[in-house]
Amino acid sequence: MTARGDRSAGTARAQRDTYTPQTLLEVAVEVFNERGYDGTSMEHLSRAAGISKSSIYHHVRSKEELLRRAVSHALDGLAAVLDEPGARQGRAIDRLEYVTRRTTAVLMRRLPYVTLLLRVRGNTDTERWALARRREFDQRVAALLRQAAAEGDLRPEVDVRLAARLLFGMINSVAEWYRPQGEQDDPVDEAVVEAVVSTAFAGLRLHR
Amino acid sequence: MTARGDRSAGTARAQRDTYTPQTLLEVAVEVFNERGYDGTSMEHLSRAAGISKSSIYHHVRSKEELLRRAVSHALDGLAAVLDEPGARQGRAIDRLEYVTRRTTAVLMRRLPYVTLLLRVRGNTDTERWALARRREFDQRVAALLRQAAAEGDLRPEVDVRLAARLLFGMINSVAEWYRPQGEQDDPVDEAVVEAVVSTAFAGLRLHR
DNA sequence: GTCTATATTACGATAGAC
DNA sequence: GTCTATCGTAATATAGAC
Repeated sequence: MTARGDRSAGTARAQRDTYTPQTLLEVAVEVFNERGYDGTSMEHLSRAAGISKSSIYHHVRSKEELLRRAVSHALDGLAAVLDEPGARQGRAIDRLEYVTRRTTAVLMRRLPYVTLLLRVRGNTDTERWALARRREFDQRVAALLRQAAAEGDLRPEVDVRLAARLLFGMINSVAEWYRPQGEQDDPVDEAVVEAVVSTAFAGLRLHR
Repeated sequence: MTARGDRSAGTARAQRDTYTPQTLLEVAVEVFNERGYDGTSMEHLSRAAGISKSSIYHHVRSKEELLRRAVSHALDGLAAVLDEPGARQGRAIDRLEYVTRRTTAVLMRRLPYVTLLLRVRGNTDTERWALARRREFDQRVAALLRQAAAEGDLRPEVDVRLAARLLFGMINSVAEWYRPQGEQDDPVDEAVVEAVVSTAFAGLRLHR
């Protein structure tokens, strides 16, 4: 019935009486994704969190800090995929498929954070830093695709640069519509992961 | 050397001394795409156009009118594709391929307008109206995909709902990176269109 | 058609009480 | 940890001269 109760009702996470930077971030990221970062005022955040504007500043130093924390969380999840054994061993085409599969899963597990990351434009230092880190990730995946071509596992007519962009486009577009079903422990829908992988690799992989 | 000259230099369209709503829109849409609509102030627009803030209001009634004109132009282009003969005759799978091809081409011809449309969030009436019109387009294409499945032209393992989303994701992602080459008459790159079509339909079409 | 000047409101952030 | 009150700035838009 209280404003705080209203917040908890929406997220089924009512144990906490007060906010931490982390729990406040969860609320903020949701609002950022609904309204866009620039379209969200501290007043919007305060209403969504059920506390006053000035109380938000007790937990974080600025609106931009919320953005930085959010995109960091997304980028850390994506970067970790490239350090997993499946991304480092075997033929490049198989590593690429592994990375596609795991990237899609990370996108689902950290959906609001990755969604926000994908919409960053570059207006502030924080946003430009996020874009640079994201480009780094993209380039490491593009390198995998180039190597797969060199190893002769790609269809010969595939333009590698173009294919990399379409692959990312397809994976990232999942953030536009994917919503986890019910209250599962793991929000990853394997059927969606399989659809992404099979759709993308039907056009890439050379079957010999 | 003047501010007006600076504008013209960027767009190779220097015949006009003053702005019309249309030419002002071209400038505005560019800035909207760089900074995001909410991240763009009338001050930003005035600097980009080389005229004062208040002069902008001589041509358009508000910032939101610029947005409405822009997304309208994008939506009109997309909607027209569905009325073309190639989208209305033949097997559904072929009509779907035609629509994919033509939608990608429209995206390239009206790139900044479609880019802006794809980023609209729904904060204002104008934005919600644009989202509704866009959903209408999406649903008509999704219906084509359903019909292609009913006609037995899709791979049996394809989830139609999912496939529609991945198809749109791939097409729309072209707006994220595509930049026309040089100063051609027609900014459509057929190689990119072919790559989109062949990548998407390799995972969709059943070859019998 | 463009300008300067300004009205009015909304924004991010801080001060200081409880 | 949260609040009310407020500061300073930047936002959209208008008034009226040229």
